[in-house]
Amino acid sequence: MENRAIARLLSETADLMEVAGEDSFRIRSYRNAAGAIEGHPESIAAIVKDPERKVTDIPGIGKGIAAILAEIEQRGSFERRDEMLEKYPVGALELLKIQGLGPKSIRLLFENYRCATIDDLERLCREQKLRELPRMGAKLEEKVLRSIANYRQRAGRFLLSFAEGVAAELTAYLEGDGIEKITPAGSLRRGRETVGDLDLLVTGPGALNALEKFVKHPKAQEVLGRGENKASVNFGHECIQVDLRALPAESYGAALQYFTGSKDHNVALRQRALKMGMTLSEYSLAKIDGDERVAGATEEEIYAALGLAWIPPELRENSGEIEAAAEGRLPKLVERSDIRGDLHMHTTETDGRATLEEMAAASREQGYEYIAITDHSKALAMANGLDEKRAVAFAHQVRDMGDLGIRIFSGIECDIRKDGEMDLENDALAELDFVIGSVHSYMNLEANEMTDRLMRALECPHLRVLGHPTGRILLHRDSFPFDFDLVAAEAARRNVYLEINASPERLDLSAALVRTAKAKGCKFVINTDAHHPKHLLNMTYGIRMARRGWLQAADILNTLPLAEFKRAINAK
DNA sequence: GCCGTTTTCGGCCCGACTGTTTTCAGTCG
Repeated sequence: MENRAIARLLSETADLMEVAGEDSFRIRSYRNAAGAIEGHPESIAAIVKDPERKVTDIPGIGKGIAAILAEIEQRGSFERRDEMLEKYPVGALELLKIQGLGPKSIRLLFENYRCATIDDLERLCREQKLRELPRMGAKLEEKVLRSIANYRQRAGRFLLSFAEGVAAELTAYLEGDGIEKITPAGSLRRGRETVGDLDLLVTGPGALNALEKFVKHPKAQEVLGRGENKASVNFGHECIQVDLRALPAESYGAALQYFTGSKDHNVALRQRALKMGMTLSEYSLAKIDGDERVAGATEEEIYAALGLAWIPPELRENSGEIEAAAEGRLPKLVERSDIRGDLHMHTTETDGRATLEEMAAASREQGYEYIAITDHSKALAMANGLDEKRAVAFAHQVRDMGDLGIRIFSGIECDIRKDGEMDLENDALAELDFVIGSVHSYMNLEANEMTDRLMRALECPHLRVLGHPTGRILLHRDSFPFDFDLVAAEAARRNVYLEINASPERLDLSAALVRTAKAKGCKFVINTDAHHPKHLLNMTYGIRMARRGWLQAADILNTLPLAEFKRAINAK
């Protein structure tokens, strides 16, 4: 079993234990173990099987979890999990995703009404049954109904990172005999932060066989359709719909263009083709009179035949890219190779999972010239945030490190308090090289209060970056409301960079806000907010957002060579 | 359930809001 699957068994069991009202520390141990397993570089199953190795050598895994892992390895589950599933329905796990309901309420609802699904819950709210239970009332019923609507609207979409993982898994599975190309199309290729379903295109003499192999994948839960050139399945326990299309080589470019979209981009492109006496379809670009094929094998030749430069998929939203391509003024979008440093990461000093040295070493492996270590400030007590004294001491520790082959700046992710004050005194902040300010609490303020709060924060003379500026958590929590235009303009005026947080759950800022902010004169920094060395790889997702926001290397602070970077952060 | 260790069991997780109460449990960050 894969590490991720094992971790999921543990964390789901932890969820159910919470509903059952078990000891919270024990539950936390399960969650910690799940995190340790998911982040572990080697296969846990392999370690469990190897008599020479001890799984308890991994921090967070002791005798109890080790026994559980052995049991999972043997039979795919473990006793406590079975026990929990006997007591509570699997639906309880889904109910936990409804905001406003926690484990206690779910247990109460189950014990009183056998409420086990979202549909049950909705019916109970409509029948005003919640208010009959202790500490529940009309307002909660309303809130839950709103949350359900919210949840349903979002259900069925998946994080970009997840979809990319599925695409990679299927590509590896299908590659081989007679397969020339496999490419994901759709919103995944355009780099949207969430995707609905996955479109994979395949070409080569073995493409039709690939369809056969595809529907027989062990994780194909259900075959939704199986035609001559296309098959659809619900894949994995998340049931993401995946369509695989087999294409002849001469149509590959046309199909890739067509299935990459967006719909609006395609409509505009087809209109343009018509004006030029051509018709564009998923099979080819052809002359209207006489059916003569003009292009189809590659996207480049299609765009060229339409008098356009090739348009990067991230820009294909019909928001000016076709005009820009026609006039030869498409931006040269930022690329991963332009990035020279990562300026937001955590260590074991607060809630990171790796030490300063480990993060530095992993960053050097990314090919970076410099990084900033930015642990939390004291308001995040839960994360063991730094107070002034610890922050300054840690900064000295960072600076006094020997040569690790990478320049390390001492920083902090300082909490922006409810009133817009920084969580740490200016004297302490002045000792640090790189101060990020982020909002982590009181996200439900009125828009004007939140705007005032951020404007106030921008006044801090030491602030370099506004971290994850809108606070959104994809598929879970909307951005908090505030006057973005005003804040962006002020950030530009005060030379404060806006962060594009590359964590796949955040991807904050969105592409639209990046464009808005750039128009206001803002500059940006793309950071991973890594809490583990492997999170450093998330940089690519931030790049995707920046590209969707039309950014070039010159718009982004951490593309600068070290000397220029130093000048830039000292310029304030 | 893990960890550290004054090696045998105690500490681990804090603050504030919300809606429901009439003093606080549950949820969330």
